[in-house]
Amino acid sequence: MKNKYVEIYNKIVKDIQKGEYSSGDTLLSEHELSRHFQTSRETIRKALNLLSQNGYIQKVRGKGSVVLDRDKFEFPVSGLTSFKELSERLGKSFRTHVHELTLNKGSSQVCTQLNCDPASHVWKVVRSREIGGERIILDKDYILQDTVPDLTKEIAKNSLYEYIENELGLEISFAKKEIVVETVTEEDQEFLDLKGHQQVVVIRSYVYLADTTAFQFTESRHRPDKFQFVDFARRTKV
Amino acid sequence: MKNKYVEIYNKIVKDIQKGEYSSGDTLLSEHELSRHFQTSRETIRKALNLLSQNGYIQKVRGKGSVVLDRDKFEFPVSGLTSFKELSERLGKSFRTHVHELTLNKGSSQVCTQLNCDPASHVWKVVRSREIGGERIILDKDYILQDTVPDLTKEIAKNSLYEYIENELGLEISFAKKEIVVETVTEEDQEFLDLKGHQQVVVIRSYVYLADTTAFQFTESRHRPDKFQFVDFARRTKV
DNA sequence: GATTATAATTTGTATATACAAGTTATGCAA
DNA sequence: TTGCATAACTTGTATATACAAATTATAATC
Repeated sequence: MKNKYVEIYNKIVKDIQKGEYSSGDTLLSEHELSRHFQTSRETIRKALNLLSQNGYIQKVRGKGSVVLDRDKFEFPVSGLTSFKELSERLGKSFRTHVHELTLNKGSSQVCTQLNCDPASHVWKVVRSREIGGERIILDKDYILQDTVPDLTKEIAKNSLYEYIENELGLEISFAKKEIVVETVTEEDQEFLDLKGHQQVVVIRSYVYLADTTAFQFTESRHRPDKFQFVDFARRTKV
Repeated sequence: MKNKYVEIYNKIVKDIQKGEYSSGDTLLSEHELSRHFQTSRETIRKALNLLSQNGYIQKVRGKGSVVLDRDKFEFPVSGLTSFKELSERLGKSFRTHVHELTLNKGSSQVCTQLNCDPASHVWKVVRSREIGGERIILDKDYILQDTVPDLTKEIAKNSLYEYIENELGLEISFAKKEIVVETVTEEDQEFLDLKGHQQVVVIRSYVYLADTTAFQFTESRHRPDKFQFVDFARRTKV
């Protein structure tokens, strides 16, 4: 409703997802689109750049904006999508178990991660994710109380991101993620259905707000046979 | 030498890497930068957007372009001394063993991946990577002969990408990657020092040229204890 | 019919202007 | 000093123009 180019981007994304283009088709030209949307060419170009960054199209000079085959890779674990969004798209039954919800004085370890004062208070949330009857993901969240004053079990059971963005109105901007494989801990064995697996895939994320403050550190531990990470990456100009 | 905004981007990247800014500092304002580089504000904005996309800065309206702590991103967690060791070893003792370099009629399997004619010819390259005396990565590459006519063992021993981009002048544009964990194969056991590991981390990549043709499919199989994936992700506008 | 040259089309770059929206600094008044 | 309104500054959006570079369509030529 706000930005023209974001609206145009969403409109074209919707068209692509509805299957109005086959992969290899070209969109209307920038001039045609600017006429169609009653706007300037630069505004259209901003929308098309968003499409390009997110892997929907590839712009080819002299030719046009070619629609890419994105269906093959429609498991958007990359980016910053949360568990709830993910499982909704996967369309399976999911449940969240909240094992711990405490407010502690930030341990030195967590505070070095978040770059915060060791005296400040930090929420600790431990949740397991059950998909298709199996508990396969263990999420451990550490959140600064400065930015998120109140947390309830109810919120933790639904979506933290939804609460933070919609209720608190905070703008999550970017995250740094690390993926490694580690041997299982006692905690993993307690809260997950490991089916004999000795190792888990660990995704550690540092989440930042738009004002560059780090407010959340998350450790997401996945059973390896149920883990998948999909990424679309453009080659950076040199 | 070509594009102003790319040049300005590279210049600022170099300044940041030289440590001329501490994290939290702001760059000069867009107006000041445009004066400094003798160019328009829009050109500066293109350079700053590149910096933002690649995790160097965070733009805050009304405030400025805040320099992010990118060093921290490279080594995010305490236990990552091994990664440092790893990258140090990368410079010193890094060897590549070429186990197979053949030109075959594309199997149906590979050609569905690359979306090519089953009659076309496909290079198959199998290489293991030895770091610090241990063979820990097994790379299997499938490359269309249409785009890469000739390949030698010498090229495979050095860098395929370097040859493709610099020698052949092809522009690699984007890739789709998938990361999963799988049980080891006989091939893994033959070419890798698995040290008893039963599983490997598999990165499957589909690499595309600027004209949207898929020309390469790669399967990179890593010993789990030596695997690390680091990612910077911005939250996509909705 | 095939080849070549030309024109038209399409995206890329650079510049310029105007205003909106958010942050910070300033200065005035209580 | 404190508080508040104001001004100054900074990034975001939208629009416009001109030209460059790459592709495609068209027409001319052999």
